[in-house]
Amino acid sequence: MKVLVAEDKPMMADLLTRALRRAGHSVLVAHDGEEALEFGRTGECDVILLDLMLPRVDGFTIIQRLRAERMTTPTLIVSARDGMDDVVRGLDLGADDYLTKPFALDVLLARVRALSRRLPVSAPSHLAFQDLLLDTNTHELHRSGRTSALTRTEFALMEVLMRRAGSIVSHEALIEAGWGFGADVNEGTLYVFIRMLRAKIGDPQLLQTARSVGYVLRP
Amino acid sequence: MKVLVAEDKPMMADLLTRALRRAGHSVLVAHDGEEALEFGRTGECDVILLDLMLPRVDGFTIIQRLRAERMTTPTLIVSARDGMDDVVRGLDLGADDYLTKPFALDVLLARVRALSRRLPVSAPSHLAFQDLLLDTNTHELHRSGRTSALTRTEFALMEVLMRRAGSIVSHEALIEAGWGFGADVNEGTLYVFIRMLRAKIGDPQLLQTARSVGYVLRP
DNA sequence: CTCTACCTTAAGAAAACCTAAAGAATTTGG
DNA sequence: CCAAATTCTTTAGGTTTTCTTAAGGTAGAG
Repeated sequence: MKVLVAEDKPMMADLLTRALRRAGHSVLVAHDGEEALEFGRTGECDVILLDLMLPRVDGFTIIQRLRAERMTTPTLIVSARDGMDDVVRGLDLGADDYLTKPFALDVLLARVRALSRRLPVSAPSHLAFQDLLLDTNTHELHRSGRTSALTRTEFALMEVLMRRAGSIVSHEALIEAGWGFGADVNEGTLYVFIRMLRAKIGDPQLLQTARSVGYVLRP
Repeated sequence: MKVLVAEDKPMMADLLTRALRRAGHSVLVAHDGEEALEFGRTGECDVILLDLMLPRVDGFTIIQRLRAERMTTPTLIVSARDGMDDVVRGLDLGADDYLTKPFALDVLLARVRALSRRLPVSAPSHLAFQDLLLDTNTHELHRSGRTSALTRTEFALMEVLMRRAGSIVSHEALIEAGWGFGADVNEGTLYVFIRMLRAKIGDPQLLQTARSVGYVLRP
């Protein structure tokens, strides 16, 4: 497997290179955006690891150009945790996945492996709505710089709400998502979870109640 | 996300269950083929993890039967590396993906995630009449730029009126739509709701009275 | 003209929802 | 295996929205 690492900071680039080599990949390093674009265009790499802040040509431009040129090489954004807006933009431009620093090396390797296998159904590992971003790998909810971890049930509810963002998700659908079909859940329990989600979302306006029907994510 | 694990070897089943639970899925274990078939038929699972060599009913039969019964639940075959022929046969019968033992847990999770992402996204569904537009996903009524939210009962009444727009909807039909068949509703109640609807529609001419019969949406 | 069906309004009842806090059940870490 | 921490569930009291009722008025049919 050949991996292109687009990273200008020498220490980071070195770290990534070693880890990938150890896992049996061959690695090509681009030290600035222009180099990254050049190497990416050859199409000989199986995966691209892309830092967004590169000298000369930034990461967004790189993704955009490559995708415009019909290059479909799977691309993984490597970004700082507090730059989630950038990540969203990158994914919109056609990146396939992302990873926030700091990260564990084995997580990085797993992502690279997953991307390079070109899963039968390409799976974005995130769900986005407005400035919300739900990471389905880590179960973290990001919003304008803030990050909160969701519990199992919170995540299950948030996931279905985000999948159907804009339309009402009925009580039954929520209960099915969180506890299984036809589960007998005390009504108060759902209220409590909605409350937790609202707190973690930050803006209570975003998760609205549709009285006696369900809840809906709406701007 | 609900995952059905069809696996007879207790250690393997346990391992899978833990990993899936940790990743936030709810898990149902079938210990033999007959159980797997039974659980699979309910259609309540989002993904099936299927060992091919199960007691009583083997994995091939399970896929075949489920597909014959129009169950489209995404199914992932878990198989030993040296049984690739079996895998091919399984895929031919309608399985969606496969995984060979031994495998990394995060790969398994990535595949499950990939498959489960096929959840049907609710289709946008609208009812239109003249310049009225009723959004059945959000329960909103739009008219010439204006938007008003309908309560549960208002929506139920408006829905039946729009579906039969142009023809008279009887009192009984309206009551059935709003409160259930044969419900005992004070006549004044219906008047009040019709009034609310007229107010939200904007133009009172549009929702006309069919004296001693019912109401009708008409230009 | 009169009767019946309908309209309007407003207030009270009921249902649905929110919040906080405590107890139960799990999970995690030593 | 136990203790601590986290997550989940229940409960109770308070708030808001929706629904229902009732009373007084209007309008069309006979």
